[in-house]
Amino acid sequence: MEKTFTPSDIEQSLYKTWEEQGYFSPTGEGDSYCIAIPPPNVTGSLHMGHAFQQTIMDTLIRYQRMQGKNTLWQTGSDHAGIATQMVVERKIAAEEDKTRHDYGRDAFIDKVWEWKNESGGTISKQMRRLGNSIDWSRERFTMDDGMSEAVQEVFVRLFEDDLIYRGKRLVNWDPKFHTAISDLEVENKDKKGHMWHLRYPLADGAKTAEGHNYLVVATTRPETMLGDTGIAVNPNDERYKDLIGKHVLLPLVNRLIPIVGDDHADMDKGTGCVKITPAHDFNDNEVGKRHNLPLINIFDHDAAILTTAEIYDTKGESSDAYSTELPSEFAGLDRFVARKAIVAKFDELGLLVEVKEHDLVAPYGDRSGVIIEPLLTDQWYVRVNKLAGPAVDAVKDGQIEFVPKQYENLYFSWMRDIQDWCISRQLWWGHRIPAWYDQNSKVYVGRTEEEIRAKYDLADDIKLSQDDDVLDTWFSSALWTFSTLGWPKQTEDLKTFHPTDVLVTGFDIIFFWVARMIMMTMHFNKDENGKAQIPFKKIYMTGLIRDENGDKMSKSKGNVIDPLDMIDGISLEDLLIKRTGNMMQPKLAKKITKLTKKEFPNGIESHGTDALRFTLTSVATTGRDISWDMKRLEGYRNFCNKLWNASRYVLMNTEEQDCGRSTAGTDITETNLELSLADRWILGQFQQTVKTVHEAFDTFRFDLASQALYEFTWNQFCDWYLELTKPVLFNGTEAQQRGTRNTLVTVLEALLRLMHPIMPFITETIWQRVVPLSNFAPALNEDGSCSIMVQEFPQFNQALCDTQAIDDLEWVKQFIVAIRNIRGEMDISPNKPIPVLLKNINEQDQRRLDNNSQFLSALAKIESIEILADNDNGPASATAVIGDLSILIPMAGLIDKEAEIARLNKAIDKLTQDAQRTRGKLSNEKFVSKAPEAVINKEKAKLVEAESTLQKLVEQKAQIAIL
RNA sequence: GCCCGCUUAGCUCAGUUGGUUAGAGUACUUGCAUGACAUGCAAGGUGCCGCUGGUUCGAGUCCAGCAGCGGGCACCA
Repeated sequence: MEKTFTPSDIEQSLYKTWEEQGYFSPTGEGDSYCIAIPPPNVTGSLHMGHAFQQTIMDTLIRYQRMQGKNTLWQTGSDHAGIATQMVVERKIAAEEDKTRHDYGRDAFIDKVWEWKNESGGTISKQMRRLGNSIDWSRERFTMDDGMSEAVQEVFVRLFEDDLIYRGKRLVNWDPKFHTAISDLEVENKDKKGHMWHLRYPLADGAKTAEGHNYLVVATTRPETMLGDTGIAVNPNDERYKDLIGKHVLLPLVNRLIPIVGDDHADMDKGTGCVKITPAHDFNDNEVGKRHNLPLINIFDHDAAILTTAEIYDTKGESSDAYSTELPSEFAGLDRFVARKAIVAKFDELGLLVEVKEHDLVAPYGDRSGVIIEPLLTDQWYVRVNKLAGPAVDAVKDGQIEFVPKQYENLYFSWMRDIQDWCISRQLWWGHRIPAWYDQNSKVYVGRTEEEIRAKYDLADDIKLSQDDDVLDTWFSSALWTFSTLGWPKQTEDLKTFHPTDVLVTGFDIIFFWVARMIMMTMHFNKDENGKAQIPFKKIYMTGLIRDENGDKMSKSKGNVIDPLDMIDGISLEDLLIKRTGNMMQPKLAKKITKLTKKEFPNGIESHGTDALRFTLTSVATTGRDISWDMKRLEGYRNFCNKLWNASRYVLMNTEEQDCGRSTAGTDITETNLELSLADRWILGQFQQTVKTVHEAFDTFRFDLASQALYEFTWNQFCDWYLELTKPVLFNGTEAQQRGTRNTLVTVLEALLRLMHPIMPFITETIWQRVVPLSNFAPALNEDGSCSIMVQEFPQFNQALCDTQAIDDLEWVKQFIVAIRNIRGEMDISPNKPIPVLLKNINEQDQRRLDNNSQFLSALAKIESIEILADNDNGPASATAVIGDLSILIPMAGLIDKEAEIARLNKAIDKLTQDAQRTRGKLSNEKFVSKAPEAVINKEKAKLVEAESTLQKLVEQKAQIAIL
């Protein structure tokens, strides 16, 4: 073995072997355990969040596989309607100077598939690098035939159940992408803007209470006035209530529109008069419905002013309530250009009262970044409130459990006032809506045109045309857990693996995906008793990985980190190219370059997959935010190296040596193998670690599992146990050496299995060398090969916890630490052997001393140990106290008097304070009468101990002081 | 405006049902080529546990209020 662990030497070939051996596939034996991956977007590449979640999923899967479960990690990607269409549109624009319309729908879709087949594999390559034990043969894509069939089936059935409907309603229209988007895809952002006060003349000589012949409305969107069909005032507003039922003459279009009384108008806001534009504002739309006001659409799909308006009644039918005429001077103007022009016109007519600075909230498309326009269009909707009930109950009654639990609140609060879900998208890339129209726009929903013709008995000469729109990508993602398993066919896989066991995901998609998945799954999947089946039993919500400054990682900020760069390393130059190349906003490049140079002046070093995974599990706490810390990664790379070198030591001392390995049929007997105290101690400590790791995995506390593994490996196995084996291996008897060698390989072999779910590569590599030396009988392949990943996970065994060995060894450690401590503080070289005198030795100490003098001498570098007679205070010495025992190191020539007095003073001060505090507690009558006895006894014992030690130290100090 | 979360060592974070002297990594100080490892070894210092009050024999932990930070929802003519 090399002196330093080099991950790149082993990772990729190991993964290839595992994959070829078929270890990732379900075994078909044992209870099932299934995780469906949140499908990454096909246009994307892995970021730290993916690496984080996938490490957790793989750790769970590997753990359960080793526990004997029939494990399936179902993977795939989603087709990401808008994102993918954009990528391909940009590509053909750049390469061929063409638009998708130049291609036409079918040819464009072919082009998208072509792109997907070329570039869609990026993520799966990255996932392999993370070591994910995924059954690749079952990889799915939301646009695959099977998945499309499921989507179509769901749509048709929901329609038949009256849970899907089509309607002309206001939607969030993205004028850049020319499609509707759902509420969830709208981001409301604060913005500085203006408030315009406009004067609308009253009709028929009406006057306000103040005697004006006009009303003033306040608006942030003056351009929409072309679509106004009413003015709302509060019915209790003394200023205007008498005008209710009267009309104003809308300027520029000379439209007579009514003044209505509605609580929506707030007397304290603006002027108290609200212009009502039902076709261009969600609130106005509600007001319009209440007062039966017509809807006048004035925008085209680019959000530019139409030449002639479209007028509808509140049922969405065409209406001739008003003239469709619009002022020609604004026709074709973009909404923001139109705004200026209309304000200017009002000004010109003397109807602009004032303009105020105003802070407002504007809706932006989360992908396009442009302001969303409420627009009246025909769209398909899911009646979500009917589906939400069972989905809420499933969480309420504990069938589905959120981990950590607090996320339930977020889920409930969203489900409580859930809006109907607009599922149609005006895109080409996606699942086409299975609805057809005849020449009279009558709609038919079915799986195919043939099915519809048969079902509705339509003559061949009736022309049907399919709806042009596609479904929201999340519509297909909502079916993910069951559609990937073969639904609507009732497959064996579906029976075996559904409901899945756990969903691992970020809390940011709890509404987009998690809630919708629960609703859809429960509606379409019933168990044999007809009870709704849930998609997963647990939802483990991970935190969000942020950069070192706590900022969210995003492309535009240029602070994203590719997990592969953590694994392989990257130079500063390449990192800069990666971050600033191919940017949507090149002007940010300078800032990003500066930031990157500051954060990674020397690029990123290589750390290996295992170190990355260990880091990720270590930060998997219950918190919501995780600030990425390169120092942590570095620390865990060192940890891998530590494990590597500890293993080197074990192998150097065991390979080609007699390790007391039991051969078939022969048990280890005490005659050929003798375990030292250290051996028995480490076996017990290891069992405790096994227990902790099980508990941690079972409760999703991956940080605690990592911590336990780290602590055991470094602080117990390496720092103490390996050191304690040296005296035995170098000077012990045959049987002692055999016993220690046996323990070395036993513990290391099992430790590797215990760590394997988190660190798959390094553990497999070392394990292959260690297992032939150990007693462990691995499950073998036909060709005699084997892999750690399909071996049994270590189980806690109480019988191996030798409590006396643990107590005794703790004493040995204290003894050694006490002497090292004096060495350290007194500047005595660790190389210099020193004589030690013992005072006040009791029987137990004597026994421990007799049994372990080899350990003590070796680890504390002791020259000699002499026991003082009861009445002998010994020479002037530096002192440490363990229980009754005083350990003396004669000062002669080694130790400075003042230094030792100072050291003793420090210890005495501390002990005095402790004793004082404890004495205080015990003299508090309330404490003594109310605290549990165990606590009181503990305090008493503590006081006795402190006083005894204190007394010894004080005596010692006095003795030195008189020198 | 409503709801949720966070605040612990210089930094990043643990801290179970309240119970010894609040921990880890990292950083820092000192010493060390000792036979697995300098990506190392040994020793060491490091804390108004955000603030205020309450409950309790006892509070980092439970309760209330406040402050700061973050998130979600709603409103915004």
